[in-house]
Amino acid sequence: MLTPERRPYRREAEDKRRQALIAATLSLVAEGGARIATVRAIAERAGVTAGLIRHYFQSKDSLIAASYRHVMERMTHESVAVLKAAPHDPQARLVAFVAASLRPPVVDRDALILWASFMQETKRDAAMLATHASTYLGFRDQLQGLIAALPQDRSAAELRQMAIACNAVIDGLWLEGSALPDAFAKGELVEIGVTAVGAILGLKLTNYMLFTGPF
Amino acid sequence: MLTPERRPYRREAEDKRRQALIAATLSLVAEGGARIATVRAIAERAGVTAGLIRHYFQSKDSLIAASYRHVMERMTHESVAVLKAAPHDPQARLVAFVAASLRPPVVDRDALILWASFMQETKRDAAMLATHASTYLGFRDQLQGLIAALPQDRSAAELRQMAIACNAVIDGLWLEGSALPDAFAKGELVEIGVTAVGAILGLKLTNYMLFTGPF
DNA sequence: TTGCTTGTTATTCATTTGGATAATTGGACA
DNA sequence: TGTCCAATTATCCAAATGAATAACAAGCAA
Repeated sequence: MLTPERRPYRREAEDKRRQALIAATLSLVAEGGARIATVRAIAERAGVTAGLIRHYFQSKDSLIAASYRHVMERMTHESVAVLKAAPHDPQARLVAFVAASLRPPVVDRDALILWASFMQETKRDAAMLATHASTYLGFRDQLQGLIAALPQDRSAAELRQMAIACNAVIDGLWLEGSALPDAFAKGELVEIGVTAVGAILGLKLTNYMLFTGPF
Repeated sequence: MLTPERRPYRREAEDKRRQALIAATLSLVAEGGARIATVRAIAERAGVTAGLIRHYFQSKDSLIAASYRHVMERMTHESVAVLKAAPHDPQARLVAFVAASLRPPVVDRDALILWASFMQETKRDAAMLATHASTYLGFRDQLQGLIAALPQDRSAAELRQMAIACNAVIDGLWLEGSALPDAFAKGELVEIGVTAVGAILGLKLTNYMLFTGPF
């Protein structure tokens, strides 16, 4: 009689395990939508057994919500981080920000699937809706700050409208570029985005395209 | 001994039943995302029993795909239909088109949830991805046609870029307005959208705002 | 009125799902 | 090296899910 062998395992730090579970969740959702992200599939991809999920998260929904927060932070971080290395010239900073938002890894089919999958959950989960709202408004405020720094005199109302419009261009291009990656040439989204933002603001930003950063 | 009473029913035309099932599906998905749209919930909302779904659709996935096609057709139809009643002046037609895309029922939280829910499924279902691509490109072509009709001389490449940019503005504003209805004043999206599209095209479209249509 | 077709309901089934609980063992610490 | 806490696995469970099949009856046709 063979004794049934128990699966060997390693103990890990709490933070490491949480990150692994979140990463597994995001990987699965990006791969096939929320429906394939079952507790068992997540556990398997994270290299643990299903029961462990409830050791680190109150429920599956709690893990999902944590994953959403994680991905939204990652996305905005990518666009904002570029400002640290950006020059001080306001136009160049704006161009760098727009460009960073319109190329990988921000523009990415998997990122869109993640976004869509979580957006759908905002109907059931008020906390996830709040996460969405604060992420969106935070990004728009960032953009409005860049616009306000331009050498122009704008009223508060004008600033708000321009920020909304520029944000919309970025969001729309992000959406379409992520959903249909093959429909656009490399760098095309950045060029169109910078040009359009410039037109909305009444500036010729294309001169600053060299601050666009790497592809 | 009480004979178990069988639920009474009416026979309906095939088309009517299919429409009812699709409507029930959309209503559920919009209400709480794809996860609450189970065969039993759909059947209940449509006023039939679960088994009937498979009498009209090969599988649940087939019903989902049909529902997606239905909602996408409905959304683009709304924007395009306005052109039939629109004047012949190219600028006015463009404004009417943009405005129709940026107010209810196109801008609508439920519509966004539907869109997001189905977008996520495009990862598993190639047919649904194709539905998305043809809808997006169809809408953009429509827009490009309106831009080409303007009294300007544009190269094909310019036309393409402008159509992409204008489409992005519309998509972005639709997205944000649908996701956070309370973040924008009534008519604000239309005003911002028309202004931004005008800026991108180098036109002053705000004079044509009276062709914006009703709210 | 009487069949008959088939739209519709009822029942059943095998899986899957999220969660609860019990059993085990890794590894830090003495 | 031995002890012991808790991280982890293993097992179980009730509910839900999509689908298949059987039974029934609505309503048209003759």
